[in-house]
Amino acid sequence: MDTQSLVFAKAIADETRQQIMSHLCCVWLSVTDVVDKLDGKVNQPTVSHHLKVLQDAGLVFVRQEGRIRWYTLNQERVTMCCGQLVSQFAPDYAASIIPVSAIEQR
Amino acid sequence: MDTQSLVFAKAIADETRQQIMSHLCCVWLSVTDVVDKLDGKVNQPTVSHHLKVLQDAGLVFVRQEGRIRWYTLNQERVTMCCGQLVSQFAPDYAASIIPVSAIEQR
DNA sequence: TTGACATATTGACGCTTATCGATATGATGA
DNA sequence: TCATCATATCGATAAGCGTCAATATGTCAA
Repeated sequence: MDTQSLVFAKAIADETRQQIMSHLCCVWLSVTDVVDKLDGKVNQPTVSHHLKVLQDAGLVFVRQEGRIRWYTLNQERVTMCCGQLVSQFAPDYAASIIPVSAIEQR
Repeated sequence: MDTQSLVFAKAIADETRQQIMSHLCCVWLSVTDVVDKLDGKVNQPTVSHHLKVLQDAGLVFVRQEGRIRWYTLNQERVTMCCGQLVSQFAPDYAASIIPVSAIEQR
């Protein structure tokens, strides 16, 4: 069976991780930044752990700069994984959400 | 925060549940049918448990007929939840996967 | 009504995982 | 080199969850 949809699902199946994803959407943040954004909900080792899970799932980009490690959300990956989920579990609807680009080529 | 995406993610974040979803895609099956399809992987109470999780997440339709309870996958719900995920976590891509119907109305 | 079938529920068990404190690793500036 | 900052890793703990055997509930046919 396809393990990709499972890895994706497990990665996003946690509230803290979804909050981290929200904060990493469209911006680059350091680990400390993320900890601050979560405002005391969890501490630094926990954030590092979640970032590793997200990284293993290919859901974040990482960029090292000096002693700071910058993270941002991989929106394309999210889109692809969701597209795969629809293909697998909503084939009757898959055709209706194909990319605009593919339509405008008609 | 939005709890909808979390319920959906948790519901699909299990291999057995994803297999059940695959088997329930486009067809109506009884609990016994699903147990048979899984071919000994898990037994009946476990299947009932998973079906309840899927039902609580709104991911299956249920239809009672005599002593048989028929289940099928709610593909529209899958599509909506995936759309919500993209809106939340891939806003830069959300515009490029809007429904064809919305495009053809231009 | 009774027995058989279909499904749900319960309680227990074990595994996974989220979390933390403590510590290690790594990089920078003085 | 040394102190400091940023992040990762480790070990322990607790909570969540998937699974099963046993049993309960519900439905139908005889």
